[in-house]
Amino acid sequence: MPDVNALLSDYADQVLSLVDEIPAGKVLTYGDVAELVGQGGPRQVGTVMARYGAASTWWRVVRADGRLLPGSEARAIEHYLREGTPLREAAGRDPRLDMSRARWVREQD
DNA sequence: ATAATGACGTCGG
DNA sequence: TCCGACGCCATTA
Repeated sequence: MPDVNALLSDYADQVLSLVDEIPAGKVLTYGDVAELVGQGGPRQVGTVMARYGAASTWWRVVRADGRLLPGSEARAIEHYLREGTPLREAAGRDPRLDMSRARWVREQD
């Protein structure tokens, strides 16, 4: 297999670059990434992450409702706890991200 | 050319 | 809060 990066489309490349800039402890929604990249939509970003996201800081790209990535909740939580990403924990229910606080806003940060 | 498919998002009920 | 219905949009089938 040749270098994966060499095969990435410009779009995927832009998405991954941006994801790489998200600071620890913060996150961006699929929609945010799409807007910042200025092309495509949330679903397109999702497609890129599904296909090339494994090697990136995938846990920093989340759904707008703060739900954790289905199938990788455990791994995600480990990272969130480790980098201090704000979570909303309710008794008995699976934790969600506290979006209002966890969302990365380029301006202020 | 047409339909189904997603790591999505928003809006009622 | 939980859920279903729709809208969205590039890619696949």
